[in-house]
Amino acid sequence: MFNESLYLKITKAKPLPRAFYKRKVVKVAIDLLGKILVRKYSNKILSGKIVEVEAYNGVTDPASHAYKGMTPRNKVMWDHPGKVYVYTIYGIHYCLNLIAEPKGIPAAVLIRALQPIIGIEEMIKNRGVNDLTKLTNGPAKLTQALKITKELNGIDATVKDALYVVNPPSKENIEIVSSKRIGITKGTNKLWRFYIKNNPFVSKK
DNA sequence: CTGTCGATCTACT
DNA sequence: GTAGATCGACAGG
Repeated sequence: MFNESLYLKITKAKPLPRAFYKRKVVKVAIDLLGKILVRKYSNKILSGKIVEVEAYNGVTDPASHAYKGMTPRNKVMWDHPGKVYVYTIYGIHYCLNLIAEPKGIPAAVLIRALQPIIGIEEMIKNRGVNDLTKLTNGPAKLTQALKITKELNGIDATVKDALYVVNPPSKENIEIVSSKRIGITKGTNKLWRFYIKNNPFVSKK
């Protein structure tokens, strides 16, 4: 049930450095697939593998929150790469993004789905859902499962704090699929949604 | 100040 | 397949 070796590897791993995020947002998005998201709160560790993402480029992309300029909500997108951007959607849900590109260039990667790894019991409790494949297979589901709220907006994911990303404990070959982004009305032509092929924890086909 | 709407999810038909 | 939840962010006046 509980894999101690895996737990130790993940909890001892260092967060990905800022240089990882300081690149083209599409590359960062693709490279985040297969990485491990770690969430810590009140002595609990919750963790999952990133299996689905979307890229948002504030400069050229009408679907991005940053497209029309800086506002109180989106200002973290202009901050250092590796920062965390959390916003409320539809009044009831949160979505998690990681900032990419050099400071001053607004761009973000939306984390759309995880494969649960550590703290599954806690995630089930947070979600009130038993089905593992429905635990974190959507942007607002994973924030609920990992207790990610707007309190985390603006924190730095390159330090080992409440939320960060690490390399997977062992390398595995993954096949990546790109497709149209989901749930947007503008910029729908770009194929900036990426997910791991045949992974059952991806939100949709 | 007011009206509109959203990078979603769940429940119900 | 579709409706309802539920509210903050934002644009416009």
